[in-house]
Amino acid sequence: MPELPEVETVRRELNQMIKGQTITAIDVRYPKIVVNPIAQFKQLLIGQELVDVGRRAKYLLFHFGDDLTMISHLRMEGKYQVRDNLQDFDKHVHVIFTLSDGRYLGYRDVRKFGRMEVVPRTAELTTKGIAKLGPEPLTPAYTYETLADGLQRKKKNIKTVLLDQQVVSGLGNIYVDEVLWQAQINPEEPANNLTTAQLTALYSAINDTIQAAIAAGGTTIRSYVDAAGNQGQFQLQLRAYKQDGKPCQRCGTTIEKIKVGGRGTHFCPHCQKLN
DNA sequence: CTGCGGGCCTGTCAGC
DNA sequence: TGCTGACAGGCCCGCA
Repeated sequence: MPELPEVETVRRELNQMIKGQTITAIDVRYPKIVVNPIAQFKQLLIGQELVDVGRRAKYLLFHFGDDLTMISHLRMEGKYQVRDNLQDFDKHVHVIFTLSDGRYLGYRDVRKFGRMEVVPRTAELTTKGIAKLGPEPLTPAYTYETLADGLQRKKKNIKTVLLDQQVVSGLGNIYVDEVLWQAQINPEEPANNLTTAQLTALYSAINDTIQAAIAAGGTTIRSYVDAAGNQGQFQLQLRAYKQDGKPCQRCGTTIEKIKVGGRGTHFCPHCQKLN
């Protein structure tokens, strides 16, 4: 499911719903979701108060009182649910936290790709996966120079580089297709072959698209809902992703779907030509 | 170091 | 209808 705008939406919902709660029990029904040994995971978190939920790119950072962070990555399908009764969780809910007010926080993940791990808060940004993340859109670290310099050093196609999280973080398959359409760049263009005009357009397109998607509460294609069960609305504004067979909203040419780097890729063959 | 393919899992959908 | 294979908002690992 989730790219930066969806994870940010979940983060805001969790803060509204469960910030300030203390974990009183944990039921791990599918142990591989949890990176720590299960006994350690429980021992560290039970009794801890959730101070706030932060985020780095697509990672949720649950900050607990005793300088602990639970890093949670939703991968393809992970989602959090807050419920009053245990019976409200189905077979795809793999970790359940009992909260001090009697509610439950469940982690549901049909494909079981997601992972959660407790680390000292001082280590949260140097943990594997997070340590190598590039700057993310809408932050001071994300500048035109970091984007242009980063892309200059990559020979791979632009789509693969934008999905890689090292030059810029937070984009996934949906938003990469969207920003490349917006900036009129062919997804197979070598990253170090973009013109200055394309770099300028891409830099802005990334910020603008992520901002609009957050404002819309993310994109719901198949299954994404936020922690309150709400669907996103950005799918109504998509102009490339899943638009194959439809006319390009800029030029009317039929949007095509191809494979780039093994990922389904949607683009307009007329306004996104190779340089 | 980079690039590529496979793995992790389950569900859905198109095509035969 | 039933089966089979491809595909799905992501990331990691091992190998060449």
